[in-house]
Amino acid sequence: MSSSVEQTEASRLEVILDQAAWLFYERGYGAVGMRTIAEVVGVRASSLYHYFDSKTDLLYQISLGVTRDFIDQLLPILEDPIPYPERATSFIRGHIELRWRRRHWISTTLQELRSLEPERSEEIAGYLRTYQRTVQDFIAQGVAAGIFQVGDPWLAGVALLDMINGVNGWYRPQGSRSLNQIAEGYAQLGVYQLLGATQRL
Amino acid sequence: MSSSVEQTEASRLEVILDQAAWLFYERGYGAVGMRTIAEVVGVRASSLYHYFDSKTDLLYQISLGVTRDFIDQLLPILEDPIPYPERATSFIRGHIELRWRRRHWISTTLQELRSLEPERSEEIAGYLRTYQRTVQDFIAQGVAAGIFQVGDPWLAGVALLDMINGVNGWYRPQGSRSLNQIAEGYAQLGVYQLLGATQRL
DNA sequence: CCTGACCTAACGAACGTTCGTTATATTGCA
DNA sequence: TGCAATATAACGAACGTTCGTTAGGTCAGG
Repeated sequence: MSSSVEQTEASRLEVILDQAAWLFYERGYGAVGMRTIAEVVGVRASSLYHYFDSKTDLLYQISLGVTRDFIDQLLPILEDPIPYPERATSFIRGHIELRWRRRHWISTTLQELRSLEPERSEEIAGYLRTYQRTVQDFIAQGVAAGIFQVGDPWLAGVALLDMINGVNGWYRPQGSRSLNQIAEGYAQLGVYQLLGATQRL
Repeated sequence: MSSSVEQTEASRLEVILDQAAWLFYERGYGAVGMRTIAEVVGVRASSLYHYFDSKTDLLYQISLGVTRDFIDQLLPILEDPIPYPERATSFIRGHIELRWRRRHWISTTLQELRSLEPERSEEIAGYLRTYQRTVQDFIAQGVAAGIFQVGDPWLAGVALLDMINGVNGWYRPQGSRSLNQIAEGYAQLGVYQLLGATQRL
């Protein structure tokens, strides 16, 4: 029964979080009831309270998990000992790919921050600010090093993030461009046009 | 009694739509009940059904109103008989300002498209696509005219729109930058960096 | 035998919506 | 001009349903 046949055994808690995130992503947090989540997972609604204190607690765990993933997996790229433009393109590609792979988690988090208790909402917002500020600082460093050419690194930072954050809104797997193509196109557009990186250092 | 003292008399229907849009913007469509809307307006919930067939009908009228406003007020700018870069900067400024002024309408529309009946959802999505395609076509024309320098006008179009659409997510009136400053910064960033417009024609 | 995982049953509250009714305007016609 | 007919805008009560949540019970594995 507990034999691990082929794939990694995801804990029931992880399964619940992922299925709930999908439902929230597709129908909205307010439109998905505990009974629906339970049905998809294969248990009764009351059994979910064995894993969570409340519905907002479930939402909090989704938000916490995904914001930490972005910080842990992507910000280190900006510290790599490689030239600035390559750090930037690598970061943009990674950000777009991670964001798509976990679109149900991140979209739920961003859209439903207001549904969290103020304290928890502020905690998540803090992680998001950390992420943004690190990107802006990186751009400022690149400007100081004479690599990037932008007048306002702060503004360029939010512009770059907003630009690559928008991909999930229109990318569709069956479309004419693959996600890799989009990520590559945006990396070039972002680094060599928006940030004005010089082609050769 | 019916004297118009100072401002234009907004019809009750317009008041309901605007107040409802604010509530949806601040708390989410699913989290706002008809009783809450009614209370803010100053009537009973049942009275709202004198103006709308249903809650989704109310949402539909918000979505329809704002998408048409964007098309009618902003797309004509792209046809103005002035140089491409000036058309582009003027459009970006107008887009950012209109989007902020009607943030409660547009944000509700974009986040709650899925809550509309499929037919109406598709109608609104069509208007949004029209808007995007017009911007992309404009960029392609600018490229053909040798004014803009981008490899992929389609990609540059969504990138530009995503970039300027993101402003509402972080701009706050009490922040250090005014909306005019942001609009101006984004106009320059968008046209002369992202679209690679040449400074002098 | 204890505990983690799950169940059935139920709670009060809120949901969108419909109903019959009622003042108050507005309008059509003699 | 005056009165009947109609329209408008609102009311309070109630509909059946769904919501998040809780209490208490069952039962297998270690």
